[in-house]
Amino acid sequence: MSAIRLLVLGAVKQHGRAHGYQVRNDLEYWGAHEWSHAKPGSIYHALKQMAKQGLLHAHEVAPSAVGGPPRVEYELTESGTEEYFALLREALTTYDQKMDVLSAGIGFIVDLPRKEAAELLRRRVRALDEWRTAVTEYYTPEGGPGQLGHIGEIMHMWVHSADAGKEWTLGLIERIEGGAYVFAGEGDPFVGVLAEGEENPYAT
Amino acid sequence: MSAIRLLVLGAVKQHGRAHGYQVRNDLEYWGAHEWSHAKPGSIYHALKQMAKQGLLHAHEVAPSAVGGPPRVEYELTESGTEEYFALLREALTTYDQKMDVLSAGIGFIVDLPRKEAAELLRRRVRALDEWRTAVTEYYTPEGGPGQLGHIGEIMHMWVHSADAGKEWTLGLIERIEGGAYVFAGEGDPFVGVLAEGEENPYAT
DNA sequence: TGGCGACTGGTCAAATTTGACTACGAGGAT
DNA sequence: ATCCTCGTAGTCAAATTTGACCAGTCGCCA
Repeated sequence: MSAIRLLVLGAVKQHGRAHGYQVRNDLEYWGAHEWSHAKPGSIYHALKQMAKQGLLHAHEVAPSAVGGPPRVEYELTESGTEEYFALLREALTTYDQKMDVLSAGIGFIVDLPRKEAAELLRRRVRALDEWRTAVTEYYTPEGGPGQLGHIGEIMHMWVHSADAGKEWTLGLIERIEGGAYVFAGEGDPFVGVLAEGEENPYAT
Repeated sequence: MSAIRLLVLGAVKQHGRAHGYQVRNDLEYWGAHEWSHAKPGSIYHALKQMAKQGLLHAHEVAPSAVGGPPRVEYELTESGTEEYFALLREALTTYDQKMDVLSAGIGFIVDLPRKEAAELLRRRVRALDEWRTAVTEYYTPEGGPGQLGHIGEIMHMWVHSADAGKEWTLGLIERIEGGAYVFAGEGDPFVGVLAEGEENPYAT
């Protein structure tokens, strides 16, 4: 899974209805251009693709209000919402060493109920443990680790990184269960999109 | 940069001359199918592409010795060797959160002189520091970090991961400078490929 | 009043990646 | 003899990603 679909669905969802450029801008606002590699082409492609798949409903082109070509507005369909939550849950649980996917997941984590969020992160911890085991077993074959030479360093790196990931995840779980942040169904949600016309303070 | 080109060049280089299936097999032997996502298609594609670019020389098809279609053997050209070292150096220095690239780099690090290897890793540490600074600055705008809500967790994760990466890198530098492993020009190199006919103990 | 650059909203071709599929021979089971 | 399956070596179409480019409009400065 690449992070783009989740990011795009999430952005559209927060707006309720958005056109490509708004999504593009939100991603930049969130700093996503730093950690995901979401280029314009990918964003527009994802929008069209998901519209074709029925995850988004494309509203007829509106004559652009501020110059430039006409624009298409998108809105989540029911199956789009399902897909969004499926991707979100997957992003938070699976360990596939894609930090950008995880980042996107964290960005939207408050769309879930607090309890579920913590539960998913605990699943993530288990996935990390499994990965760690798999790595150490793979790299510790019959003859002992001696014969590996510098190749053992690769394993060492993965283990180190899995441990760091676990530590961070446990910290987050603790904060969440300690009552931090506002989750789904707990009142005014945190809004992290740019309003129409608001300028982006982090523009390049 | 994706890891594939480096991986493929490195595999061919260690063999001296290799066909696609050998490369494919070596990558599996190294466990690369676990951390890089090097599928057959990508490998064959990379071989052809790099042959077209003059990085590899494609020897005429040899009638397969053991059944199956005829196979093409590849060999590094001079510019292929240059490219290999360029990719290798880049993989070791730049921090683009692509663990697979770094893994590949570590796998081939002993092709460099010991001194250079350490120097490149030190550059990597500097890159990590810069990334850390960039992240904290981006996420700590005028109003203080309070207004970020859960979005601050993304920053927290990146910082945590950068710190872990730095720690691991420093450890590796220490081991290298302490005399571990056999680097370029220091005698019999470590050989990590499967010989013709040797079976892969880690096959799926 | 016209030229310039920046911003807006996107398109497009080329490169890459993915995942499924093919074809061939060896070796054993039937 | 025939069938079946496995390993070998690789192809191919479809999906995705990348990076470059395009065409309007606005403000503004001279």
